[in-house]
Amino acid sequence: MDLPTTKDRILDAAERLFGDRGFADTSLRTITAEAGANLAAVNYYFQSKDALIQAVFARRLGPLNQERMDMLDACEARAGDGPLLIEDVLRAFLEPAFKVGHERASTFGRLLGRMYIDPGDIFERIFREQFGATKVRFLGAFRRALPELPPEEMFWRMHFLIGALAHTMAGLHHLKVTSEGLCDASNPETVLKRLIPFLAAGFRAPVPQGDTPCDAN
Amino acid sequence: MDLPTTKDRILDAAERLFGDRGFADTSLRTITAEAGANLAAVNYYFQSKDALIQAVFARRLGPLNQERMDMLDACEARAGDGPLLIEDVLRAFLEPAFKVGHERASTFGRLLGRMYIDPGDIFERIFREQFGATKVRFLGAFRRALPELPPEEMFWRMHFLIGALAHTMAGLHHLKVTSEGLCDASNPETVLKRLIPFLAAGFRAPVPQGDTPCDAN
DNA sequence: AATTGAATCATACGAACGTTTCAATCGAAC
DNA sequence: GTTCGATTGAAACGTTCGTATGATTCAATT
Repeated sequence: MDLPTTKDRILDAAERLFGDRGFADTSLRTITAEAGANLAAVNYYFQSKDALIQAVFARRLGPLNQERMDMLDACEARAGDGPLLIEDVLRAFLEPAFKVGHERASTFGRLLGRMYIDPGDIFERIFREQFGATKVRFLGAFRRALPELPPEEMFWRMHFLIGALAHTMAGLHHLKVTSEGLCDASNPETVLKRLIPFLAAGFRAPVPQGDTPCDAN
Repeated sequence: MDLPTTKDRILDAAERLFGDRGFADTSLRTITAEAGANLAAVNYYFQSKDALIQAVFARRLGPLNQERMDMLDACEARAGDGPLLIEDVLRAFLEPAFKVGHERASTFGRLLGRMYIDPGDIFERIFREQFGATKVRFLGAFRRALPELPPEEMFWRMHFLIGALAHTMAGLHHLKVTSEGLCDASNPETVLKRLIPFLAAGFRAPVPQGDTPCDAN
């Protein structure tokens, strides 16, 4: 077995530290110290800190979205000409994310969650490049699973889905503290078993129209 | 009418800039420049940057959680000894958040969303101090609205709720771009009309047990 | 008119940052 | 054994950061 290269050690350390402390609060000196590399190695292998951030994401996001596509392919092949089950589409979207999060001891999960919140052109570009095709593909699948849902409502519900996913991945520690240890997310399947039915029910909810369903004034 | 004081102008500028760029990427010099104040004013009125961050949150979170409690009081008074409607509890939790977000042109909304993601002891303390009582109170209300839900499942679903809320508030711009302008969130009621039914259906979903509902292997 | 205390100001300090430079080191090819 | 490109190393660059200091302004009070 080969020892991991300096480049990989830097990527590993950056992934972990970025997830723990955020991007602005993680210095290249901290990263290289943890990686056992020289400070200049970052600018040697990558060109800048921004490029390092992009590389950290690109390493995981490519395979992750590929696995999502593969699972969706299998779903659609199984469905044939029949309808698509919303639970299957949700699982194709969620399971790869939680699996990569779990393999990496959830460090990359926090990173993913952070990307949706953090500002800056860097993340908007990462988002477009890495998620563009995935978004189009899953939008079609969701439409096929719930054809009666108006397009606008579909966007809203996908937005809620992203939120639940990002916060669940980023804040599993929060949950363990809040529930006083009752909720344990050490196994990805445990999370999916609860998240998928919750979201599926939300997606199947009747479309709200006209006035508000409840007002507390 | 009085002009806003220097202290308030600093809080306003900090709120906006923290929401736009994050905490680490916003310097005190940028804040004081936007506020039309001197750099030293921050350390004069507040003691440090961390204390300024806390002050920014404290100014909004107190009234926000108070309004949540008030709305929940009204819900429970209306319900009497009868059951509590999950939609009412959700609205009491969500509406004040979206209203303060909307009044502030959604700048504080992004801030709130960011707080759940950003690391650091500062936010954990803010979270405990500001949301402790609210959490306990709403946990009870959710239990009363859905008494058949096991405690562990309830924690999970509240976790998903927080995620959908935080990401919806923080990423309304994302949604507008992704939906190509189809989804507009300029009115808080528009968001609530879609978020509450989605979440209510998720909370009412049957409790998952045993094996997984769907596997794509 | 003199005094006081809060508020604002220009300025400087030390530390940490991303980045750059250039010499030292290493392994493989000739 | 020498050469050469790839990699690593130590040190410094200029910048920006949060914070601290001491002078100055100014309205209210004596």
